[in-house]
Amino acid sequence: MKLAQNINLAVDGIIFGYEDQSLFVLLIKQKYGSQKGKWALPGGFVLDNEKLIDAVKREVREETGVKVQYLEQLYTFGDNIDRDPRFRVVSVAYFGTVNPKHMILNPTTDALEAKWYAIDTIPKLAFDHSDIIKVALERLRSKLNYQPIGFNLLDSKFPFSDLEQLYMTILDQKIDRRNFRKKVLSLGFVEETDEFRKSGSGRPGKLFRFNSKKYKELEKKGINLDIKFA
Amino acid sequence: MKLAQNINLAVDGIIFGYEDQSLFVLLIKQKYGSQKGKWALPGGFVLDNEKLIDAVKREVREETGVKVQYLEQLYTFGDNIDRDPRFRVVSVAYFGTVNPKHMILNPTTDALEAKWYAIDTIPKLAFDHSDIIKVALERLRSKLNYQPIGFNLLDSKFPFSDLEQLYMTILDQKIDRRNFRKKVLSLGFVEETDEFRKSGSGRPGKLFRFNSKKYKELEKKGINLDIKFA
DNA sequence: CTTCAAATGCGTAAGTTTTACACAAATATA
DNA sequence: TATATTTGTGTAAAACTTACGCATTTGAAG
Repeated sequence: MKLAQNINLAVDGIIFGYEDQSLFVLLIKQKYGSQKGKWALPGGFVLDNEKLIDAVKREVREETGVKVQYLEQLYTFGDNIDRDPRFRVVSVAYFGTVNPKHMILNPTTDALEAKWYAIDTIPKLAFDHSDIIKVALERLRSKLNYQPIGFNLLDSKFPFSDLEQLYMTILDQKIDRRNFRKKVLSLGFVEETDEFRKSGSGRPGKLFRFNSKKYKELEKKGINLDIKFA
Repeated sequence: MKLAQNINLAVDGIIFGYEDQSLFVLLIKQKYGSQKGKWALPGGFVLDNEKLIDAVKREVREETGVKVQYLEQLYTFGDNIDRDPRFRVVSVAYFGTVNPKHMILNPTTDALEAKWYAIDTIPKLAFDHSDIIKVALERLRSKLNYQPIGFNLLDSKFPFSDLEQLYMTILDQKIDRRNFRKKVLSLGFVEETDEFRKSGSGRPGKLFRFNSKKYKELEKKGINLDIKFA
């Protein structure tokens, strides 16, 4: 049974990736619909018996081949009433992160093509997707300061300089290397391994690892991160 | 035109009020539906051409008589697939604040009765509304620390002790009166008036006022509040 | 093999913010 | 006039942030 309500529920996924000191967003070229051929966020309509987050996972998987690691609800965009001329669409946006290394893009179903776009090279997108990305980027930036959300974007073992570069890139600001290391290590959930960086010039740095179990313990105790830098 | 999608879109409003050192939530007793007679959050289905936030304002107004001041999107609850046995309901929850003083409750349409419940006396609610309130309360608490969200709950002019009590009540912790005043005044958007508290014992305190224009200026400059206390 | 540039690891002093508390001033009431 | 209550202001200690200096380890160049 259905009310006489002419609204369709969709989901969109804003999936961030990081590589070579740049932040990327996963986009698809639309195969069907009123905005055929335009680039857009992966997403689509929710199935009747499907949880919202599962709908996002499914759509991203179908349209890009990417299996998302971290995913959380961002915002529900429902006021763009003319988004589709045929009916109103309300879309629940989720934002997520993925380590794009070795992640093979494999567009199917509704997508002609899938591609990682560096955030400063994103073309004009379909619907209100440019605005949605802006909101997602703000959320990513603010979350970086109080949740260990950046680690999903790196390899599981990483030199400290990578983590530092990630923060500088996403926050778009300089960070003092030495103070950053001190601060992050003092938080207690980033631990050193006995491995070292293999390639590159200069003294090879130790590799570190994010200990999520430790983090959850600390989180439970109510310890706050407050990772801020100058 | 409508897809073959059996999902109905609703909104819920979590409206907080503060009075006499207690935090309240606005609830209604349901008149119709599968959970008739149970207490619930005000809310209802979205009209086809209605913005989500307007739907919340309308439903809260209709069901309780309350005209909400501050309102922002909280979260979209869509996984409780069995909420209504007749069809699936996805609900976009908004949380808001209101100064309940002189606010007359006037339930109509879907509500038998409307009432402010102190948050520690809330009965078992319909649907997943108890969970929704929990999420809203968390958001209110965390927002209090970095946005001037508490002022909507007070009169426009207030003694400092009221603001301090509000923070202590909502955050459920002791705050040092002197450090709190210093910190808040240093932020620069709470200004003193030349009026004084009228009643009560002890030395009458100056009344203060939230200057939202000043706050917006400071916000634009990127100044952060970080109102934390011991 | 020595020198150099680049990246890393560690430390410390100065500056800023937070925390903990003490006491004087203004009012109502007894 | 004395007392309880609430308000207004200050200040020292502790904690945290910021700004750097310098020695160490590596690969590459001479």
